[in-house]
Amino acid sequence: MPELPEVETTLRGILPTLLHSTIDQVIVRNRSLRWPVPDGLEAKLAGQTVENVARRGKYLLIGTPAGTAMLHLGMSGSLRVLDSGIPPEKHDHVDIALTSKKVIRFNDPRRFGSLLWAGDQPFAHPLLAALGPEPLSDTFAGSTLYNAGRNRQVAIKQLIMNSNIVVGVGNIYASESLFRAGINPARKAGRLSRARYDRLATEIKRVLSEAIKMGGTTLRDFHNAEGKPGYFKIKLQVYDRAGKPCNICAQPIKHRVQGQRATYYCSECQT
DNA sequence: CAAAGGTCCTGCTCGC
DNA sequence: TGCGAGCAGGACCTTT
Repeated sequence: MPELPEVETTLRGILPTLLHSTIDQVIVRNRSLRWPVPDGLEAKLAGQTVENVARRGKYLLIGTPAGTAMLHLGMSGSLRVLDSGIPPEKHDHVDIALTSKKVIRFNDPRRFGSLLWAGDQPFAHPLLAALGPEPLSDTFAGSTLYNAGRNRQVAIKQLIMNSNIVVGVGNIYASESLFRAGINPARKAGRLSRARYDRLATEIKRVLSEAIKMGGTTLRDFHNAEGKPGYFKIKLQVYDRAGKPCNICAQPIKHRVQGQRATYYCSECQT
């Protein structure tokens, strides 16, 4: 599920409840997420006051005086803000219970998500240290992609999904931004002009911003901290639209598997 | 049985 | 032959 807009939506949903709150206790019911939840994480967070809640790429960072916890939603994870006392259901792996009698509950059926401890230098953590720029910041531009794509054989779609080059662009928004930029997803990264990279960077920023405004995209699992879906699906031009007419030229949208991921595009509009 | 929105890691291939 | 970079594929899971 969650790409940058969905993680940002989640962040905004938990922020008012979590920021400046005090953690009463953390309950881990299933430690076997993508990586095991470290032993002792509950004890480190208990009694701490949350001084900072942030997002880096698709990682959510919960900062306390004792250190920072790092949470990733993986493919099917979500966070909800609940009142205390609501019994956990299947796949509710972690609760962060607050002294305010609110609970931040992490549910993740596929368990590709993670909850890790990043100490007091979170950005030095191996999972964060090598991440590329935030796509919505000024440190990301056409030049970022152009430089990264020089002389590379890799398909442009895989380039923009590489978190070491730019964070937050997952399978849905990769297809969508390439459609908007008129670029064939299979095109080799080294064979794109600077001008087309400028356009692509612009479209990545636009599609992510628009999706955040609409609360993200819900295909099946994703919901925000209130349990409600995102509404960007109605704006998708190509993703999950195989065989349906292109909104520009009416040719059927094509589907292919690229790097083991579903890719959707219009062979007429995208070159 | 295939596929699902993420992404790290391993191991292969290619070119120097 | 040896090495590193780049790239493809496997891995982690459950649900539909």
